[in-house]
Amino acid sequence: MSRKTKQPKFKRRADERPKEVLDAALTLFTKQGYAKTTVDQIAREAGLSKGTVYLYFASKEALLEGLVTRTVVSVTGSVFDAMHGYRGDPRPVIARFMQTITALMGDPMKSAVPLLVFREAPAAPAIAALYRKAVLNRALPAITALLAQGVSGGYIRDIDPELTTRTVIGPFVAHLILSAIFDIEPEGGLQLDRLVENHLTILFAGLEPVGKDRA
Amino acid sequence: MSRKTKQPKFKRRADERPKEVLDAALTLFTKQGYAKTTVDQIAREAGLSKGTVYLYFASKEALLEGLVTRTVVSVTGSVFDAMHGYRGDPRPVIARFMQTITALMGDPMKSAVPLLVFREAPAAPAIAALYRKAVLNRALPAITALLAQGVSGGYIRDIDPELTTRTVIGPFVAHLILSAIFDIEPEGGLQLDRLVENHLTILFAGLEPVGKDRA
DNA sequence: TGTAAATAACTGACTGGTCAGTTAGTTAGT
DNA sequence: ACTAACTAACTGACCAGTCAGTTATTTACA
Repeated sequence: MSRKTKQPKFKRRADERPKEVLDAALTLFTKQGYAKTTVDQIAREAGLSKGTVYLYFASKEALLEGLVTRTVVSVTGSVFDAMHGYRGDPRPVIARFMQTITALMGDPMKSAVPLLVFREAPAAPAIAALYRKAVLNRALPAITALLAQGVSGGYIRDIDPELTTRTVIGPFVAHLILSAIFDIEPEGGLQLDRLVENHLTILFAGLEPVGKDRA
Repeated sequence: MSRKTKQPKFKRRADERPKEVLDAALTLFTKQGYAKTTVDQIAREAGLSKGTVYLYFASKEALLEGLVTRTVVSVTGSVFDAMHGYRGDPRPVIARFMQTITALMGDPMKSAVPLLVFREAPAAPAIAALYRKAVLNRALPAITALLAQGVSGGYIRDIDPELTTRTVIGPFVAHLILSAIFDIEPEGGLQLDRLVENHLTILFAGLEPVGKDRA
């Protein structure tokens, strides 16, 4: 009764599977959250059955960990390390750093991962620790050091380097949350370029050294 | 066999219950996340049985909604409305606004709610909408209007009011996330006062009008 | 002022459904 | 014919929400 034309039920493609599963997981986790996403949904999204997912990942949480690791590895080392030894006016370096940030934020597939980590951190401390270690504990001290050096070199005003870190990156965090979580965007779209430009104008003018700082 | 000394199994205290249940829910949701917290745990934490929780709240999600409403109501109207009609240098108003923010952030019971909303938003759009409507859609336009007025009055530099909103509030968002989610704090604790002071120094200097702005 | 009836507050066992993870068996490729 | 890749049916644990019954407190009446 059924046709004989062999439509194979599946293809064997062991190499591509993990990546495809992670992509599917990211899509669904982002849309519905981790808890509300079932492993079976992920499998369907990737065109597989649930059992196969478990051939490649030991558990549902391992999927989350895989996502974080994949993203984190691709960022590693790039920007931050250049900052540490730097001497001179920190502002050009900050400007370049922001370009990097916005390049990531512009790609929803990439910015989704940090958001996921925030959301699942309390329930999955191992993931939070992974992200903290691989990203935050590298980026924040790098910026702090850069600013401290700028202060002592007289390139910028005498501010607190550690707290100023929040002023540097905060607007991007806020922008990301407003748009990704609450769907609040400036008139005419995300405006990432203009956000950087506007923020840099204020930040750089605000960091301009005043008389007494050039002791 | 058992003692006759009547240790009553429970007290009837209908009035206090809802508040106590919400407090318990907030504690557990914050610690473990919404999904991983069971209604039975909440009941125990509040010293009740599960059934009683359902006398006061229709569902688990209603608990979340109750938390948001309770917090949102207490903030409503306070700061934002004063901003709208304001004429003059926006900086003192911004400074006062930040005092309000940090007062809230300093109380973990209060700052926990926005973080919760933000974590559960994708899975609970109704909650997100509630928060957006009651808080964000009031606060952000108020700040934007305040800044726009400052620009046109020549009190501050010619920046984009809508995007500058992110620069104003961003550092607090970042600070909150770093400390509450990743447990990253500046040396010597939360330092909220110093954060405000440091941020205001940079922000106000950065907003200082330049020659051409006084057209 | 005592006590019985009425009511409000609360308990805890149960149910129905969901879902992460397992495994016995099937299919594709070589 | 062999086996790596995959499927789909299954299991066991968990938990939101329900409800029949219990206990505390108030009310009514002697």
